[in-house]
Amino acid sequence: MQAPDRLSATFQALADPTRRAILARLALGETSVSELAKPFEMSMPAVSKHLKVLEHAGLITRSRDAQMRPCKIEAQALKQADDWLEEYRQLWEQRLDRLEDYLKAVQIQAKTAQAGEPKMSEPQAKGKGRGRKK
Amino acid sequence: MQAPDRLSATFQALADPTRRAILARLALGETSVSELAKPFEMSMPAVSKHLKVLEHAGLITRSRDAQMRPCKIEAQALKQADDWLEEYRQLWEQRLDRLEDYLKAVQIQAKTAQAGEPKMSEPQAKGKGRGRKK
DNA sequence: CCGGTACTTAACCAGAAGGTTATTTAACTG
DNA sequence: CAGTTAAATAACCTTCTGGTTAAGTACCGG
Repeated sequence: MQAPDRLSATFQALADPTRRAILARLALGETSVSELAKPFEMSMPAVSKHLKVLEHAGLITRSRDAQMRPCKIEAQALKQADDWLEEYRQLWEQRLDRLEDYLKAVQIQAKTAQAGEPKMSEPQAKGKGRGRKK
Repeated sequence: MQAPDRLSATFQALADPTRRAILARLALGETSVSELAKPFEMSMPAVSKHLKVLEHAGLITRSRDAQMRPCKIEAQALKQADDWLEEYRQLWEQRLDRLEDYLKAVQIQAKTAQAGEPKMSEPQAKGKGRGRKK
């Protein structure tokens, strides 16, 4: 039930719809386990296990209030996942940018060069995708 | 070997260090399977399986070049993961912002009010963490 | 068309994940 | 102290993962 490293543990935790739903609920505020369990057709122990996974990944913390064990989201834990993605951001934005450029160019051509076929290159953004960020 | 939804499949794929390393390599450019396998103490079939997971999540595509099967990263697939995280971004930035404010305030106090204890509130950012983005 | 190169697929295995029910634990309530 | 509520733990089951080795497939080069 445990992953080798933190980042893996985080992504692992996020790889389950139930756990993402739990986080979505917790984004609205701290709440009890039974409250969290309500939306799911699932036994309490199952939810309890999901919470353990989330806790292990540092995505939630638990305190105590009478016999309740309120859960709180720890969103900072998501930051490292975000940081990892950050490295690839321009890789996916690149293509969109080129698509944008292409669409703009097509619009311009449609207005200006009304005679003659457009000689635009495809919006594929091919070319061996070299060059990362950092 | 398949997840219920795309987002789960993506996070699942990212939850393995080997697969993240493969993506990191592919960010530098398209390459063959055996090239990808080299850094790992792992048989080819094992790498092949990892590639299948990545492909299933839409994170890579494969073409053919003679007997080689070059892999290409499809970074757009990461965008949905990023979009999901986006919802929580301000939840983790919030705290950092408050910490920043606190640190700034402390600096100002250190310069101006040289007599008298600082009456700043703690940088905890408590208060039942209500209020999401969208 | 034979042999090598670059893989993929098949069959298998140990261990983790995700669920269940039954049993404990912990804290309040009368 | 007995009972109730909230949750965790234990024991168990099934399916998925991540690895293995061995056998197949696809393409090239002579």
